[in-house]
Amino acid sequence: MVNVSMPIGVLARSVGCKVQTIRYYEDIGLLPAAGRTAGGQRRYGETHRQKLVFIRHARELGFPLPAVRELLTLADQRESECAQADRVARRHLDSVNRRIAMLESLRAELELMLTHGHGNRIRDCRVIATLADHRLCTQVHHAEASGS
Amino acid sequence: MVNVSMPIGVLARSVGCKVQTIRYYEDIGLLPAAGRTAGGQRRYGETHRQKLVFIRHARELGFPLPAVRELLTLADQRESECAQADRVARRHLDSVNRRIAMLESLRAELELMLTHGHGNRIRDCRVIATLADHRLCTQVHHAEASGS
DNA sequence: CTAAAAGCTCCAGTCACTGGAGCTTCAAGC
DNA sequence: GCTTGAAGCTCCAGTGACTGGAGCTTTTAG
Repeated sequence: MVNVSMPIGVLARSVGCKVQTIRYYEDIGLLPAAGRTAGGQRRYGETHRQKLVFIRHARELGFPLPAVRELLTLADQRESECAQADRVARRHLDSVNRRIAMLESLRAELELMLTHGHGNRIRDCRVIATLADHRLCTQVHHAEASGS
Repeated sequence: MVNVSMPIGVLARSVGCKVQTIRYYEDIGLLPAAGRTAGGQRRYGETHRQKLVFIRHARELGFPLPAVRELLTLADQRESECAQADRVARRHLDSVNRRIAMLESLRAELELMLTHGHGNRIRDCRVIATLADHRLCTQVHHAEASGS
């Protein structure tokens, strides 16, 4: 077990994130402000650590911070309905599915670019030609290449 | 055919991007600076348009700007070797594959969260429980949820 | 008591744009 | 030729989710 009154660096190591990240979470009000020593340094207990684990886990699963905030609030209301947490997760699942579909069409396109016979000079290069001319695409690929 | 001397808005519409994006590409030196009217407005020709199409297409395929820059340089050197463009594309394919693999494990985790039986109160909620306790995960999911 | 490690705050930078304020130029209609 | 409204211009700030650094103070082990 980790000490009941950890400095920030120990907490950071114990959950596998950066010290700055923890301070950032406090800044934006995701993690409640820690108590301070007489000299002004933050000290954390087990409750903070559990909350941080929750946040990091949700982030690893790709939930954007607003969703994490929502889930955290829900987690604190142990008597409220589960349906809302399900909705958040389902919404995220939808976005994950959309991203997978898009990446798969990109993969197909890239594989086509790479496996197609081509000369060894740029002027005959399939990769370059495909990029220069959209009509050579077999796949539909539009919009949102990023985001969580 | 689009006019041989387009203002920036016409060019933007013709390739499907924002006016500011074109100015941004000029700022960072990705697109060569356009000629100007006496009054200081940019005017574009077909060469610019082709370059912009190339850039947008590469971006839609998820290539990060440094890679696009590299590909553009290659495209301009029509006699150089194709192998280098292939390497850029292959590197990108690898990263796409990694992202797909990761997203698929996230999907599995999210589906598990959602399909598992659970009570209708937060205290019995599988979604919340999974986030709070990493040990409930069946999937390995680490690090880089973003980036190309 | 000293010295190094770790903490603190504040600011800037990342990536690839996007939006807005406040101003100027262009082009069509009269 | 003049008006007027759309579209252009520059510059600055903001996005998301951190990350890194400067310059300082506090803690803690020896």
